[in-house]
Formats: sequence, C-alpha cells, structure tokens
Amino acid sequence: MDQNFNSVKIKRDYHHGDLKQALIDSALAVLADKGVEAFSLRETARRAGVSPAAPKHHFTDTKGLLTTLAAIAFARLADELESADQAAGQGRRDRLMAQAAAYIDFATAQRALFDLMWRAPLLDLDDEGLLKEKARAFDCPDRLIRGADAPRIPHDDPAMAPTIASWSLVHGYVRLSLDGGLGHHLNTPATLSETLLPSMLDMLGTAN
Amino acid sequence: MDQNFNSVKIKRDYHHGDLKQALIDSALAVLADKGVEAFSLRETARRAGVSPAAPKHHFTDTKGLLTTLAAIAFARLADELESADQAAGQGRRDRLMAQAAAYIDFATAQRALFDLMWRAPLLDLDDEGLLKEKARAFDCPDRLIRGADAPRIPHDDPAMAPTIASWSLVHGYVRLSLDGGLGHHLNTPATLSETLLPSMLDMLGTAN
DNA sequence: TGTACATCAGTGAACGCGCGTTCACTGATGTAC
DNA sequence: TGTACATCAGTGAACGCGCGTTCACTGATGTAC
Repeated sequence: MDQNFNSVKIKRDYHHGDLKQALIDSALAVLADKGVEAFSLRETARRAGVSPAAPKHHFTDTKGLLTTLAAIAFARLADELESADQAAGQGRRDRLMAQAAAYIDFATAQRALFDLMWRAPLLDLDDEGLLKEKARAFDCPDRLIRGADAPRIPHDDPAMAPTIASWSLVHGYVRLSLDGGLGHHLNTPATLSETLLPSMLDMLGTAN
Repeated sequence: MDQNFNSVKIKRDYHHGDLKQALIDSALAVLADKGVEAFSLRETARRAGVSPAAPKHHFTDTKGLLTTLAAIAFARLADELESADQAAGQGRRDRLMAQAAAYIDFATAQRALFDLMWRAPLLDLDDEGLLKEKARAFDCPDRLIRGADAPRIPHDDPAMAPTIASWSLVHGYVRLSLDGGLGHHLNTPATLSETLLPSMLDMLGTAN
C-alpha cells in the first residue's frame, strides 16, 4: 500500500510544479551539509526526489546551478550588510564595524556558501544575476566609505583604494581564519569581530 | 629492443633511489598543471613512472603528500619574503612594500601552490614541518612591523593587530583578485602591486 | 465544448571516467654470523 | 669472504565508488481549431 501511495503520489507529481526552486533548495542543503568540494548534482536531484537527468531542464549543467546559488549567496550577503548598516547608529565608525561584523558572521555561519562565492572555476562569472548581486554587496561598504553620491568608477581607480582596502582587510582576515591561517585562538565569529577587528579597522582610518 | 632497454632499465630501477623526492617533484608539476582541485595521486605516480601503489611507502596517503607540498610552499614563500626584505632599502616603508609585492608575486606565479596552502581540509594542519614553515613565513612581516626583538605572543593578543592587519589586507587583496572579486582591471601582479597596494598599506600606517 | 497534437518536463537505465586503496606478489638490499 | 634470511621498496591487477551526462522513452499540459 505504501507502493500504492507512492505511485499515486508519483503520478500526481510527474510534473513537479516548482522543481526549479526545489532543486535550488536541495542544492543549498547539499552545499551546507557536504561543503563545496563534495557538492554533487546527483545528490541534489536525489534529495529533491527526482531523477538525475531532471535538473538538465532547469539548469544547463552543474556550473549553471552553482552560479545561481552564488548569486543567491551574494544577494543574502548584500541583505545582511544593508540591514546591519541600518541597524547601526549614525556614526561612520559604528556603521563600518557593523558591516564588517555582518560580513564575518555571514562567512562563518554559511561557510560553504561563502566558499562557493569565491570558487571562480565553478562559476560563470559573466552571469548577469551574479554580477548584479555581487555589485550590490560591494556597494554597501562603498557607499559608506566613498559616500552615497560618489560616482561609479572602475575598481583600479585610486579613489577606490579606501573601499578595497577595507574589503580586503575584512575578507583576508576572515579567509585566514576559515582556512587555518590564524591559529585556534581566532576562529569563532565573536572572537574574530571583537578581538582585533575594531583596532584593525581603526588603523585604516576609513571610518573618519 | 626498446622492450629490452626498458626491461633492463626497469630492472635497474626497481628500487628507484630517491622516489620520495621524485614523487614530490611530479606532485608539484601535477599541481601546477591541473590546479589543486584536479590533483591526483595516480597522476603523480604516473608522471614519476611508478605504480599507483608506490607512493604509499613514502607518504601515508594523499593528505600526507599534500601536507609535504604545503610545507614546501610555505618555505618558499618565507624565502621570497626574506630575500625581498633584504633586497629592499633600510626604510620600513620600502621593506613593507617589498614584502607585500613578494607575497603577491608568489601567489600569482604559483597559484595552485598558494591555493593549496589554504585548503585546510586537504592538509594535516598539525604537521610539524608545516607549522614550522608557516610560522617562518608569518615572522617576516611580524619582525618588520612589531620589531625584531618583539616577544612571541599569541595571534589574538591586541599587540598583534598591526601584523595581522597587514597580512589580512594583502592576503585578502590578492585572494579577491585570484578569485574574481576585483574585476578584470586588477588581475596581474604588476597592476596589483603598483595600482592600489601602496596607498592601501599607507592607510594602515604600519610602515611608520 | 471537444479533440488533435505539439511541446514540455519528467523517467531510469546505461556509459565511460578516474579516482584512492587493497591485495598477493617479487626483486633488491643489507645485516648477522 | 660467503651465505642465509629478514626487511624494504616496488609491481600491476583488481575492487568499489560516485560522478556527470546521454539516451530513448513517456506522462502531463496547453493551445489551435
């Protein structure tokens, strides 16, 4: 009778309804469980209860799916940065610290997703959605540091140095921590954000 | 007759002589050719002209071999940092810029090796050789920034902030570039070192 | 309102791949007497 | 100086694994008339 239920269910679900979203959800779960190295399309299909060939209809290939996930990741990061910024006080320093802490929290809490965002060979870096969300995330510190009305300039413009310095410092710091470069003392979000981060950002002087 | 030569050669080489070093050499070649993702023990053995089971006698497993490679990588990085430091002038600022540029050059020129150094899941982070060379590399900027006679302190000590800020900034900057986070303008060693880097490091003020 | 038919979204078996590791083995080396 | 034998450092065939992708297919949907 289980079989009966199943066959009825399968019959009803032959067309899934929203398989694309279901695949994205299970892909996020696989990523979180297994890490970016062990991600697999088959496992994703398996968790969505669908045959291994099914994803082809919604994503060209593994790279296509992963690119979608990375775009989602950048969108989430941008959301976190924006809301941390708004929740902070009016002071530039407070806002900078809040954004940096949010960056670290995101990287630490969603590690596999954070890893994926920077695994260029797995992604289609020219994907529109990805570019858009990545830019939105970058704009959060940039608007704070260079000012909300600052003109759009290329990343290698000298005027971009303060933004890129801040991003690099925070990114490098959390990457080193995640990748075992800082020793065991510095590997929890709280320690990372509270121990050295404020004085490091103050050294940069981008908050003034 | 080729066969004859071969069998003679095989006979003579049944014990390789220095297979351990030969495996390290071919592993470095595989890494450089294929990147850290596609590294394989079988391919390494193949290039060394040896059966796939042979490495077991010299390295417990893949992780053992990769850990050895990572230790070599940190040793090379430390060498580069040290010699860049000595080749620079006496000024703190010159020395800092020279070390940062050497770091970027190393990461860019030996990309796969640089990636491996930070791929914690692939490595035995407690390996003595690895720890030693990693510490030697870290000491290069640390001696410059905190002073040659500064006491050894844990990484989360507030007094370590200037060193870790510098390392994080340079590391994050080159990581972002390698991982496609800075756009196409900033992806060659020269551009990376000369465009924004000096002003970013000046912002930190660790050179004074 | 009913019907024919194109299109879409799935199935599930199969293919070929390269991997790390295991296995029983054998050739060379070095040591003890 | 010679010999027996343990140990070491290799061989190469085999195992089992999970992967991405392809293939011929079929069930459901939606549209045109």
